[in-house]
Amino acid sequence: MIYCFQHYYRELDKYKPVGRKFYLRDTVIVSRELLGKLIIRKIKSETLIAKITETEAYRGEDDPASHSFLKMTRRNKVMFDTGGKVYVYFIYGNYYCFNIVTEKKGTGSAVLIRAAEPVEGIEAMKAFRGKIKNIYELTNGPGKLCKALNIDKLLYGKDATEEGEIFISHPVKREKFQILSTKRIGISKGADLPFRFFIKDSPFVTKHKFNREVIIPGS
DNA sequence: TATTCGATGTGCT
DNA sequence: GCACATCGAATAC
Repeated sequence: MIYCFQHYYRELDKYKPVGRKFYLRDTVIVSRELLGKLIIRKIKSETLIAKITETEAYRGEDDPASHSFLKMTRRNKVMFDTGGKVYVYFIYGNYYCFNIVTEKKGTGSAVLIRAAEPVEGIEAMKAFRGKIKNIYELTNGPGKLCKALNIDKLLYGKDATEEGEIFISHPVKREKFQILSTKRIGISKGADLPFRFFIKDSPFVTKHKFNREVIIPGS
């Protein structure tokens, strides 16, 4: 009996939300440090888990590529909330993109989660995604990731620092990897800023020609 | 293997 | 009416 209780509590404790303070820092730093963290997505009794492998930083005020650049609108409103909130938007008539708001309230900055490595609930992810050729295509892209984790507008404004339908967890084991940086993908304004980050040699990142034009090796 | 292009719908001018 | 933080199929080589 005692063993069962210990086991029970350890499972509960396994995935620990990253706290608010983590997000209340410079967006570029948060963007880099989100690599390796876990997205925990709870759907009914199922828990889907994916390790973040690729992100992009979108700064407030001085970043013309950011949705928050011009002014607050109904769509970007949550970007101006406190760091740690979930920003989901719909793009190209087909896809959702999943972001975590950063910095203090009023800044208007966020990190786009572009790709992840499936960890748990892979069969459920496949079911949400539909036909795929191989495991590497399951979540290697912002639209694909949202489809696999069933992320849509319903999660807009949720708090990723609280254990709910979706949150970000510290990894169970600390892991060493190198971070590479390139320009951001698919934008026209602010296109030269090196604000895309990904885990070196991970097969679970987007396949893009920018991968050959790495700007900052290291870390 | 690299590049182009169509589908799709919402937000904003 | 147009731009868009995408994807995957089709095309050209």
